[in-house]
Amino acid sequence: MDGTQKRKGSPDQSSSAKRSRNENDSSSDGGSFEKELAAFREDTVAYRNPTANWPRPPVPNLNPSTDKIVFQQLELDHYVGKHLDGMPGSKAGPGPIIQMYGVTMEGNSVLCHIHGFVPYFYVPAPPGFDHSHCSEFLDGLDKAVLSDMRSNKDSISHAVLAVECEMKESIYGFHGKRKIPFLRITMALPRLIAPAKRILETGFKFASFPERCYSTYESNIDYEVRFMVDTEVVGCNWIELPAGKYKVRSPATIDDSYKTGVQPKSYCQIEVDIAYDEFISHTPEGEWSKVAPLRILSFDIECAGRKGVFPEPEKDSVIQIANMVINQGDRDPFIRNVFTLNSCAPIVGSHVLSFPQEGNMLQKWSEFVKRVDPDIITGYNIVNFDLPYLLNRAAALKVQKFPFLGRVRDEKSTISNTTFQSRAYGKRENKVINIAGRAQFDLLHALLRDYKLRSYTLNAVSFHFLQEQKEDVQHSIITDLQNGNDQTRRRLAIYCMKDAILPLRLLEKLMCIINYMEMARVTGVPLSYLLSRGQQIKVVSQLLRMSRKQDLLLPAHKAEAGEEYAGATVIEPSKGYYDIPVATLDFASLYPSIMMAHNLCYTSLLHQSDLKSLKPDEFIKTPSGDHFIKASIRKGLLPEILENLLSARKKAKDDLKKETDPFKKKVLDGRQLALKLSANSVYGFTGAQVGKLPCLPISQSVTAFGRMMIERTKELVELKYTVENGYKTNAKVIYGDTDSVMVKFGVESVAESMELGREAASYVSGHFVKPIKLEFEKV
DNA sequence: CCGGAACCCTAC
DNA sequence: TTAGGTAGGGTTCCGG
Repeated sequence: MDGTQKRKGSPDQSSSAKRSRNENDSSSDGGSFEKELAAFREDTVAYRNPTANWPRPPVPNLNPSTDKIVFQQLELDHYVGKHLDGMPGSKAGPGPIIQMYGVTMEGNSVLCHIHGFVPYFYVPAPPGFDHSHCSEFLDGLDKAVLSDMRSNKDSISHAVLAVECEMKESIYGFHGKRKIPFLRITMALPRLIAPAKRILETGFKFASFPERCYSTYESNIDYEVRFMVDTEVVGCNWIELPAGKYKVRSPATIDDSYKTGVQPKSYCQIEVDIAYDEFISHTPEGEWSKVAPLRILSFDIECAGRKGVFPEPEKDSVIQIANMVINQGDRDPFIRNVFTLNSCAPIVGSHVLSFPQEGNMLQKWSEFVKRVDPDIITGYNIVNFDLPYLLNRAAALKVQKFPFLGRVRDEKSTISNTTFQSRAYGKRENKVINIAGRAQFDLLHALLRDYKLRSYTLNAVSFHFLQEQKEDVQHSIITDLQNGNDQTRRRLAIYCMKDAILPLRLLEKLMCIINYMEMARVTGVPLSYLLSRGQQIKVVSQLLRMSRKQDLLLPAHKAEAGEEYAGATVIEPSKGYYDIPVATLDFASLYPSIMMAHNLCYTSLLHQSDLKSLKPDEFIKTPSGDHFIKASIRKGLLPEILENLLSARKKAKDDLKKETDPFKKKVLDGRQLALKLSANSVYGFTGAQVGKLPCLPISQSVTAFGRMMIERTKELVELKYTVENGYKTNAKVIYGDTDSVMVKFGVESVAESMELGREAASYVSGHFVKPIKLEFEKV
């Protein structure tokens, strides 16, 4: 009997678990969670042999020439800059560029090395090199590399685009640890350069890079061209590696992890190589919108702190680590255990692992993580507390084998600090821990981003969302409980396990994984970016997807503080108490629809000099005085991105109405929400103060159109609904903000007001370009 | 007592 | 190898 293959708990098990949760066990007595755990007694396999569930399902036999591999992508890692596989002298040009981690439908872990083109690489500058040599060097290098490439018939020919000189710490041993001048050489495929030149002719401002640009560390270059490959924008899609196109590396096991010279880089069950243009990324629709059986590990640690002092890893022991492992989509975890320092009385339905020595406990926990091989690691504040504490504690105790928690062999997990600052999220200081191939999803970070709450303690959050609270154990008595007997440590263990399960409950209740995965799929970024990075990367990724379809290059723009521009109009409110109905009319998705209606985009923006060569009916002038070419001549990327997003949203909403399965309903709702959010953030991106690719003509045109439209709406309504035109009273717009107007029609009944509101909405819509639409919202 | 700057919060 | 926007109300502090 194999417990690992079982996705759903047995009917008894899940129904009894449900029952115990529904008994409204607000658990101040500290015993209710024990009852809940006891409900798992029937899970006899796990109970008799608690480690049987740890490994992933075995890999089916694989014949690379006849079998395809299909997996859902989750995480990405870049070779470039880290591994320097493209260094001249080894092999500049084609090579592995990206590591893609994922999970198959059978629940096997996959690492796929994507081979492509190294977009830039570094070489030490020749002695006496200065900027006057750049051009000369470029010529020589181009010829040398090209001839080298031609002699290799499998290679892809390419061109060098730029040479820059910058000071970098030497990567070559013989230079020692000091900064020396390096040349950074940027390359691109010729097929990408040709279409980019074509854009230049129609006035695409940002594509107007010189054929070659070079600079030194003394002078800045105007344009730096960088290209990104498709593989970076797959965002949790299902990836298909067709039969005969990939190569399998021999499987590795944890036990040979310390051998050297073993080919596979990781502990993944399937490790393969494929070229960047030979795999298929399936658009997440229909069959391809399913979610792989991801393994999610939630854990929590307890430390023996001293009185009145926050625990310090150099001094204070880790005394317990509780773990819950669940398959995405299941109701209950299939692994429930707790690692304890010193003995602990048994806990029904759970696996207690006791260790007399702390170092040994940490070592075994590290092995547990590798055996279970989770795809996602979650918990509450794990990134800033639990993980760093464990790593620092293990270092203090000199547990050498501990910090290897990732999937890549011999890659040590380390802690670094980052600050993330944005207007939207404020300033956040975070720690970063590298765990290769596993997505860290810290629930605290997700809540900070998505919800505005008075308190973010696990207790407050659990009560708010689950009407459930933590076990009642005060911080101050943790050390006393640890120093008591196996019964007091048992009480602590129950507390610790509850803190490990609560994040999983919240994850399910708030549909975090589903919603975040949908967002990742819609925008094309890896799951972890959604918590670690801002809004811009999502728009960049969508732009990359779209521009690749049109063979356009996205330029790399240096982020600098830009100018401000005028925003929306707020109609001065007519203050007062209204005892008659007031109708509210709203523009649906105002800013996205303005961009679509008027074809506002980087690729459609015209310069003064372009206007002479165009007929007056081929372009428009926006209220802010900027010019854009019409969609009939050249359709912009942004309008197309927005159309895709909004039509996909409409489809998701239609499917949502038809769907009856509650799980699929959740997925679809998450999807339509993600699509709406993405559409709304495109405008903000073009006006970003410190932006990746700001374009004020677009953003100020959008707001200018918006201001014009709200004024015009007020005017139209107040001119049409008058006594002269046979209405009871003159209508009055009493308030409005950005995309809405509130109209007092002067009628007494709600029904009449609604009727007039609907009529006015469609009347006003008729005065604007499609797809701009004014809707009656409410009375 | 007033105005301005800095800051925070919210609407859209 | 980073970081969505503007409008507008309110509070606090400081200087004149």
